[in-house]
Amino acid sequence: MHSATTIKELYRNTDEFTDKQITITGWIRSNRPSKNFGFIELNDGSFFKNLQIVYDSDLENFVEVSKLNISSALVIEGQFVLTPNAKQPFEIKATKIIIEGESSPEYPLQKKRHSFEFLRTIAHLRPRTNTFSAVFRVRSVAAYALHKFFNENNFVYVHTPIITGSDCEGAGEMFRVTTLDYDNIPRDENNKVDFTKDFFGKETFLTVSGQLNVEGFAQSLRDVYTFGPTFRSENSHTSRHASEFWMIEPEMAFANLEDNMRVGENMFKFLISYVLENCPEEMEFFDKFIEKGLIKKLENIVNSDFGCITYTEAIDILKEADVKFEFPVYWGADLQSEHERYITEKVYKKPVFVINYPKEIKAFYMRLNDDNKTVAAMDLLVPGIGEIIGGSERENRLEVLERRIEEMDLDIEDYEWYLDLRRYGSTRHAGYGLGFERALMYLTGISNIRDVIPFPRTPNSAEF
RNA sequence: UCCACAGUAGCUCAAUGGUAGAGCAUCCGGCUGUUAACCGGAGGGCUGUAGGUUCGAGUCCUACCUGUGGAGCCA
Repeated sequence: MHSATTIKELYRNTDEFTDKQITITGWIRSNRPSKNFGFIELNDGSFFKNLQIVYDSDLENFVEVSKLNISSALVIEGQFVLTPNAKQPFEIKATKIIIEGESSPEYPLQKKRHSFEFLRTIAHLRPRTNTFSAVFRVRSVAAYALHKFFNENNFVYVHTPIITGSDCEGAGEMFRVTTLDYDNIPRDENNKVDFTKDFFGKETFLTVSGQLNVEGFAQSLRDVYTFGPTFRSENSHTSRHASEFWMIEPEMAFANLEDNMRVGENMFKFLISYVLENCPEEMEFFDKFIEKGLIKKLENIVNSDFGCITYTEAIDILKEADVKFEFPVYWGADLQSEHERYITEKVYKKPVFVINYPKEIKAFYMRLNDDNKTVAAMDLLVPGIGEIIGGSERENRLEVLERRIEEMDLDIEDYEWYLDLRRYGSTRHAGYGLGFERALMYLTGISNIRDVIPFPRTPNSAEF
């Protein structure tokens, strides 16, 4: 990809390069000049850590180099030498420094800690900081880890549509997709907007979930998953909601709720192990500066079993809890954030599945249990974040599903294709959705979802 | 949408109702091994916006704007 040596290679295969003449490319993170020599901290994007460059007045452009601002781009030739008695393990004694691109004194990032809030206002520059370069490398590695997990377990990756004609996916407010001219909206005889004149000839939206689509593929390819962007237009103002986020949704034929939980737990543990193993420098940084004890926390997760309780048991625990909750606890009530937090943070202190919720508070497609009161749903709650996985065994009995659609006051005509899946050799099947950013928050200790997405979209904010 | 908190120099923050300040950054100078280098000097402000109270408002009051945290919704 490049002819230059990368800093990652220097750190990983140090011996190979000792005392060799090499070429390095990268950006200045810090420049400390004095009269006849100076030091540059260089980062080349290949690795979390920097490389120290020593330069002196033998360079023909010494004066220019000593005045370079942070973030200037350089090509450096020099000798790679070990420095066992210094703070850094090795450095480059520069013999030639070519200035590829100058920066300027107005460069807004300083050699000090900035608030995440300020960095969000310069989202195009924040990947140049330690924290965000680490976050986004981990994001990439985590995405790969998830693909690897599913691939190794013979799941087929399905690309479900981003634009959907179904306004009843049932998982929240949707963004409209249209090419209608707002200044001249076509109307029908009842003065309603005439969507037959719109691009697709009907109302269309951005997807809130690929689940219903991917269920169709599970009945052919058996174990499948989606991994793509998801859009919700709720006016949410919290540290764990974004209008555009990524979601992983596995769906498995011939699987029940038990299988579903097992896959969810294995996937989550694999993800953690893979990131710990492949991003040690980044994780060490997070452990030191973002969340003390992070690595220990994650290692504990990998080495222990997730908790599992039924909704009914959870209600009993909450009723007996010696804590004043703002919202009342009774069977049939949805679990509030404070309740979920109590269970996962105070009682279990680790991830815990809550299963078998009352059917009234869950989606129509979840399989009705034999008690006729609860559905085979599962939420995985984790400390600090709350719900990170939501899933269920799906209702695969045609009559029951039809009845549930009616009970929930949904229009059965919208679901004919979905009902077809139950008409032609339907199997028991189950799946879930993992919020990718929420998983990243848990992995990195970053407490705001806006800081694990490259260019976050939230209500009133779609900059860059 | 509701509740709470906050907006002062490029950044992070001070300032009892009484002359708006520091550290970092920037610029200039010094420095032969620095490590968020160090030392000396300089420039930098309509205190979020609009009203009001007061002899006097960064500070008190009202409204609005923006941001952050929390709730709801969920991943």
